[in-house]
Amino acid sequence: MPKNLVIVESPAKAKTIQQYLGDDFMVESSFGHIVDLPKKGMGIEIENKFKPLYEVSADKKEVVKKLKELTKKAETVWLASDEDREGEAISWHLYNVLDLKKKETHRIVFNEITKKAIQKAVENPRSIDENLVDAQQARRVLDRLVGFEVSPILWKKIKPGLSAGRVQSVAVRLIVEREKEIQGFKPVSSFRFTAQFLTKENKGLKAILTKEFSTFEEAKKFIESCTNAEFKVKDLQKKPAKRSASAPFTTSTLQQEASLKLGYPVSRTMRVAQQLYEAGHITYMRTDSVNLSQDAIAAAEKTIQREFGNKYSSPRNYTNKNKSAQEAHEAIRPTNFDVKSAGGDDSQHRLYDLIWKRAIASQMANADLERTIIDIENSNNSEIFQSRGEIIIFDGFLKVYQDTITDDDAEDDKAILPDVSKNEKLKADEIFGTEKFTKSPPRYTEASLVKKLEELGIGRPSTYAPTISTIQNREYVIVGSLDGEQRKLQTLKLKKDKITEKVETETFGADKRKLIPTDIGIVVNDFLVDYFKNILDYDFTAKVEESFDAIAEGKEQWTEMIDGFYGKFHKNVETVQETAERATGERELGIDPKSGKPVSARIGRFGPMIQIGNSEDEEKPRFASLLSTQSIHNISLEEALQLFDLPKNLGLYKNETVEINVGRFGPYVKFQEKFISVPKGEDIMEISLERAIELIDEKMKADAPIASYDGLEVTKGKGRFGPFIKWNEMFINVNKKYDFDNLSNKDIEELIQDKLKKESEKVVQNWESEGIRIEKARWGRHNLIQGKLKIELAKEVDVMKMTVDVAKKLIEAKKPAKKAAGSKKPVAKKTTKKK
DNA sequence: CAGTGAGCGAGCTTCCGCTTGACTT
Repeated sequence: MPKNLVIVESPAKAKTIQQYLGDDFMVESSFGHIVDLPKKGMGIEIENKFKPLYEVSADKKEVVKKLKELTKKAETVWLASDEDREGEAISWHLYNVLDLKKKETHRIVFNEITKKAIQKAVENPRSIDENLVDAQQARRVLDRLVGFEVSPILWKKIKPGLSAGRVQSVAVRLIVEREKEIQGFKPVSSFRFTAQFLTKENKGLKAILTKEFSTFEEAKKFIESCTNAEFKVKDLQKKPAKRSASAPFTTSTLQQEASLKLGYPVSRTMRVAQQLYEAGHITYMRTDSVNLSQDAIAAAEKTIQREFGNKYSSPRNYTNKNKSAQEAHEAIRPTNFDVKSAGGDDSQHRLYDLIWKRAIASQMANADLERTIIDIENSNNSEIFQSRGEIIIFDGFLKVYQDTITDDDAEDDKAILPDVSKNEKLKADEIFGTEKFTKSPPRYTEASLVKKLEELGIGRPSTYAPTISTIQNREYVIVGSLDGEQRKLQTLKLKKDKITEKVETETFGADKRKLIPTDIGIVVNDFLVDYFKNILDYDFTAKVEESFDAIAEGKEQWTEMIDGFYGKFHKNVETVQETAERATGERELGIDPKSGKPVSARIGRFGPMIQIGNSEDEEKPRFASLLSTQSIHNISLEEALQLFDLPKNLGLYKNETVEINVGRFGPYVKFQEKFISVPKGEDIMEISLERAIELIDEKMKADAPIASYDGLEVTKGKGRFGPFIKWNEMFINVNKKYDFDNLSNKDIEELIQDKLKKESEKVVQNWESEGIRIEKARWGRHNLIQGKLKIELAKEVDVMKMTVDVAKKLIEAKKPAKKAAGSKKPVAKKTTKKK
């Protein structure tokens, strides 16, 4: 047993460091935070100077147990969690929970994982920085207070189960306000002209008129004046220019570029990056630093010199513009620059390629360019056509990596221009003018929202992806696409001295995979902005971060800082609780022609809905839910009334009724006690009997057994976790190794036998005659199973010592209780599971 | 698991940050 125990946060990191430190050291991991506030309840003694009631997190009990045993045996413990606020707190919690007080304990830090850096860290141990720990406590307590005092207000005033928080609520606000900007945007049109010239060598030269006209009349006057005009080069300017590479990736820039270049949602980027990290291909993927280690810079230099030659190499380090960065890690880069391609699948390959190129490019020379501007005048008016071009004289870093251009106008500047000389006469082949409308600001994508949050200093690299998921799981926003609308454009063309006017149409407002707020998102946001302005302020995080910094520097007490915030905040919470009206986003749609009663749309306990009549009426009001494609602010009276036609009887198929309706899981067709989901995007009001029968037949075909095994049917399907076959009530995942569309009998046998083997390995106790068994479950727990009944056993239960009588009692105790609960109320929605 | 919506009241939901890995339909 080595004398030294080193504890870091990540197991992959532990593995690497173990190699650098050798046999005298044992390197273990804490898997992040081991201690937190309790999951349920506030967990803060507010009256007692906000004392946090920490406890070891449920999923870290095992880790703590293991670390405790190891610390007992070690002589010296080295706490090597990350060098930032959270990392310092992790060390502090380890110190307390592992009871290291009496042991020799050192705190060490390093922000790059190289042999040199680690040895240096070991030579320069320090003690735990209590001020930094206090800053973390303030951060944690503030977030808990805000989240757990504001969320319940939303449950009461809007809808149960909603949430608010320092980060998520601002993220939603950005999206809602952008959407309002877009909805309120009034496009202004102007007329812009382009001309296609021919040089004396008959080469094409495209140019844009520097002036725009605001009316069609002015535009027309201009093009008329161009008839028979003579054009010539008025001015020709050539200027050298430079372009330099971007810094290597941080979490946020990786998410943006992977979104733009590869089309990955942020969750996918992070999942794939994690895989590359665990395989040892890249450095840590949750970082806000653009820094590269000296070793990495030297290695990149070597690779670049060998691959591209000396003149392409330009070693450098980058500095972070982001004030809130904590820089506990390096930038994201390949661990070995000589490995040009890595990864276990295509997704990983493509992401690795991006990371390799970006990191390599960051160490390459600037590109040298020549920018050319050609001004063209004409004999008939004073307007100037201008042509801009750019040629690359030395490509430098552009050889491997180009930032994605998001501004579509920038394209024109890239053209390579033909040679012309000053005063050269040009022939205007065609002059074309078109009406152009100003564009509203763009909707956020997942990645551009992360970029914005980072700019505002809100959230951390480890939370960007989870935050994006949270606001979607809460159904505040969706990632959606819009078709757009048509509009007319006036155009003018001058060719061969003839002017033609034409009206063209263009599509505008179309959008793909953008963040769009839902009715609930809008109502919740407006409520929060009304009543909790302070917390919803875009600068709130920045302001509290200043206080956290003051605490970290020992200039302020954390409890005093929280006290200063909480007084006002809590009073406001109470006032809002007592005085705020219920927020429903209600909108009157009109009068129901059948009953003469008013029809309105609003948010109800189960989401957006339509109501006909009032609750004071003698007759009870009628209700219907909105479809997921509809929204309160634009549903028409007609569409609203249609919803009351459901459930709709479509007719008969095989002498049985076919019904269409909407349930908890969306629209469905019901036939023979079977529920068949209607594919997304289909308008259920338009579904005919024929279409329903199509869906039924498809479903029957998909559900038809593909084989039988041991006398029982085998069926197949695709679920949340990919393709599976089902046999004997068991779901068996079919991995990529198999051709799912053409499974042979042998494949099926193999899959079932493998599954049976795995299942039997899980069983730790089996009373076959009683039909009761105990199986291993996740997080080191066990399940007691009888038929379809499954009881999760507490972790403390020693399953090997359990008798069949105890098991029976547990089952008896569970059975009636479950039934009663089940009949009273449907089980809470479980579809929004976080992980 | 394929509604519901009043009002009563039980008992539930909820935050942000640090980290994986066994598991689900």
